[in-house]
Amino acid sequence: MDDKRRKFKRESPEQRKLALIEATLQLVADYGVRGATVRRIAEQADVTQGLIRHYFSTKEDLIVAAYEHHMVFMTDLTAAPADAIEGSARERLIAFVVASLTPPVVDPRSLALWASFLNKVQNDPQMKAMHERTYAYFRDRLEDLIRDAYGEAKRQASDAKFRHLAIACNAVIDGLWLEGGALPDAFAAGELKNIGLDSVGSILGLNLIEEAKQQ
Amino acid sequence: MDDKRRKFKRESPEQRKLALIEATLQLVADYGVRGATVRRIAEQADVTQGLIRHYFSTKEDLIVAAYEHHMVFMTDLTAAPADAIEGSARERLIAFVVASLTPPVVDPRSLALWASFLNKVQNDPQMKAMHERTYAYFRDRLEDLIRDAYGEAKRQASDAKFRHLAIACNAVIDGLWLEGGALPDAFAAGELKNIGLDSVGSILGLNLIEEAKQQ
DNA sequence: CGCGTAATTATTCAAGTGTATAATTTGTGA
DNA sequence: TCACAAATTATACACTTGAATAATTACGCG
Repeated sequence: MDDKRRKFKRESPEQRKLALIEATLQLVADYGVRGATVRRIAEQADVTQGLIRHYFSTKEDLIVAAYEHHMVFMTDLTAAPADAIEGSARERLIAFVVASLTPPVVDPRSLALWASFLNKVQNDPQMKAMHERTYAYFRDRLEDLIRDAYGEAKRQASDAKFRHLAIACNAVIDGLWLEGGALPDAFAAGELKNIGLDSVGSILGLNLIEEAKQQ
Repeated sequence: MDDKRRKFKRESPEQRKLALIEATLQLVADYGVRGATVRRIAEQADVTQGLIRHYFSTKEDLIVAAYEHHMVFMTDLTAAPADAIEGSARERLIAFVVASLTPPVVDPRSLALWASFLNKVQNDPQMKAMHERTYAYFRDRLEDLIRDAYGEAKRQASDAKFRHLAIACNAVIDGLWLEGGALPDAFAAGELKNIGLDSVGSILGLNLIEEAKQQ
């Protein structure tokens, strides 16, 4: 008569936590933090809702863990390509800009996550600190790349000027990232990347147009 | 024994609607769309919750009305200063950039509202259309100002180039707006405005530094 | 093989949610 | 002044929410 109890498999804590975090990120992107209810998250992760509390003592905990996971992921995605390059500072700067303006960094889901978390980031001290750390890391990295590229080109500038340039370049990148995520169909493939390199180049007075890839 | 019925005053429909919309915007900025409950909105507007349904047939209606109100407000705030200027295209372009990078356009609350509405904007067709219209209006205005400024400076460019430049300048403005709203204490007064004028000037190859105000 | 513990499911609960409807009060026009 | 429609308050309802607790099940270890 009544349905039998649900079958289940034990998973390692790491796998389960990861699955719950990924389900959370998906639902936060789609419905916002409040719309990502524990019941929906459990369903998305294919478990029952009680299990969430077994791994995270509260929904808040899960949200914070998901946010941190996402931030680390995004940081890796943009910073790693620049680090992987052996070449000149100019080439590393190009790689940084390109990575920041290419999917999956530029993506509606990525923008939606950022927007959904903003409220919590502004109010929760823990998340605020996490956010400011990430932002400072990005801008400092960009400023270092700019300094190196200037050095390479035998150009000089004051500290204030470098700060100014880093803020401006960061703004171009953020703005293009925002627009690419908000209106994904408004730009051709590679268009944002090209506009970004052009604009950052203009601001810095450096030519950042990529040379043709060698075959 | 029991408290007496609450006293109240009749207001004109326009005043009441406006009060409800403003209360809604405040709570959406603070808690997001789902956090802005009808009970809290009613409390903020100093009425009882039943009244909301008298003016808006559903919460969704109220949210849409509040979003539209906010968009019109923001549009006026940035477009009007450029229109008010009689001078050259260059001066109008400067006014547009300055208005976009000065409070109350640059403001944590303004950013919070944008972020809170993003989910609805991406999913609700009505709100999506409203958003795309506003975005296109901004970028087209900017492109026109750029065209005029180029004409004034006896410079020429292709349509594709103008589109490219408008996207880039729009991105700088959006990026600085975002950062100013997200980290209000990270920038000195007027700093964003100066960086914006510098950067837009570099991208366009025009000098946009404001001349000293006449006393 | 079977036992114990942690993982997982199932159920319960109080508080909060949007909406519907009923009950009052206000101001206005005849 | 007085009735009446609109504005406003008050109450009720069905459903969702996060959290707490109880009941089961999987699986490693002896």
